[in-house]
Amino acid sequence: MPRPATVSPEQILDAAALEFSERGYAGARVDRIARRAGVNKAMLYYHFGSKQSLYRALLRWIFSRAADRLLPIAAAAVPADEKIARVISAIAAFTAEHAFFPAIMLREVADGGVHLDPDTLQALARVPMVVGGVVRQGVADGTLRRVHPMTAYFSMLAPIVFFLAGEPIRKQLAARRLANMASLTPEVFVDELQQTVRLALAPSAPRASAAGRRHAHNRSSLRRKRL
Amino acid sequence: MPRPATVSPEQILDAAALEFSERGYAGARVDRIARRAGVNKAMLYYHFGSKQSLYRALLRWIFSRAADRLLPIAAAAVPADEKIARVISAIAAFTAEHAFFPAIMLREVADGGVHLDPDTLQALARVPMVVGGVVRQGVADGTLRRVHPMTAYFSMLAPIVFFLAGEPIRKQLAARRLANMASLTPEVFVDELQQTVRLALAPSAPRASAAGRRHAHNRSSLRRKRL
DNA sequence: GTCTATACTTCGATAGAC
DNA sequence: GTCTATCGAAGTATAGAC
Repeated sequence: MPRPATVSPEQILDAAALEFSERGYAGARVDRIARRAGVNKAMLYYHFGSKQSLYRALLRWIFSRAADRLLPIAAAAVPADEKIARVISAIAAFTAEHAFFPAIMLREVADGGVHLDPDTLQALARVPMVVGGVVRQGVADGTLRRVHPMTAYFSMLAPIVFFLAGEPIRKQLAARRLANMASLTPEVFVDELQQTVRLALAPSAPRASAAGRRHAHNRSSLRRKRL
Repeated sequence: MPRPATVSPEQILDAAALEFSERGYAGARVDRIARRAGVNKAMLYYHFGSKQSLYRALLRWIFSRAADRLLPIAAAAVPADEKIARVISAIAAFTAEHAFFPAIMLREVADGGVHLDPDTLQALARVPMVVGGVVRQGVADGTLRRVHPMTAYFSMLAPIVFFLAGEPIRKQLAARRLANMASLTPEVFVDELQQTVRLALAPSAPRASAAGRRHAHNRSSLRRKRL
């Protein structure tokens, strides 16, 4: 019983990605998704049941793909700081292919996960899990300084996602001459962010040849309770 | 002709802040805002004219207050890296007083500014302006390494906003046992982020006594075209 | 300034023919 | 599997009495 190779479901997901990323869950219109997908609204309901199911299917799909993209980076035989640079590049590359990804992520955080069922939540959690694992390993083998893995996660992921999602508003600011960040292209930003994060997470002692020192001690005393 | 000192407009703004931050512009319901404010829906329209005007008034109000909070930090007579640590603290403190702020910010970035008129856009632009000024000054006097001011802006603001806005979803993740970040309280996070950003933006040469060195040169050669 | 009642529109979802 | 037509709920906004 081969899969009914008509043309709809993937096209619907693509259209839904655009619509949901541009307008959010509440602002998205089922009619518009159907029209953008070139299918009938009833067709959409036939395949996905409801607006909510469609949204969840989209989130599972996009976050699973994102996490899958990061897995080989986490598994590579390179130091943690190099993995982190690659994660940043990978998010940027992933966004170049799926431009709607950053806005979806911002919106889901802002929505507090109210539309998510357990399966979707789990798919969504894989991204911080993978990145956190990279950091934890780097901290353990002394390649990175001691930080909470989730601090490192937010320090690298939030800027790149925020920046990429912010392109439309930067254009508005430029059009109104309220700011001009045209020189800050995604390429430049990725490059600077990689260096920024590398410096931020480097062990505090000068610069060993990436070999294992046990702990990186902080200069500033009264921090660090536990991770 | 004294201002009609009835009780409504501020209460409406407060209620609107909650509703818009929780649901976004499209998801917010005028009826709910009115009910939360304890006023009639017609009263709301009497004071603000439309859902859109109310939303814009809210954004102008909250972003102006945020920028006003940062101004004295930018003007203080302390090194740029200390100002940056204070900016991070200030955003966290501001959010403690106005819990809806981070979600509003995320949503507005994701929405690409589609609901904004020029005045509101200008109010919104003041926050990156002030922070960018701090960084530019720090780069100029050698207190910070050479980065694009907006790279620094995103590196400090995106993580704190993202983290603070993400509290609801972290609770969901914890409830489903998909992650437990309970040890990462806002206090710990702010502390770690301050140190992270300080390291990320410190001049690359060892550590002068905060006095003026002209330029901080990067180790890595082929970066840095212009800022 | 404040409230009730309601006009007008849009949206998610389905019925039912093919 | 696909389409047209439409229902019923919910939403923004206003009219008009007080």
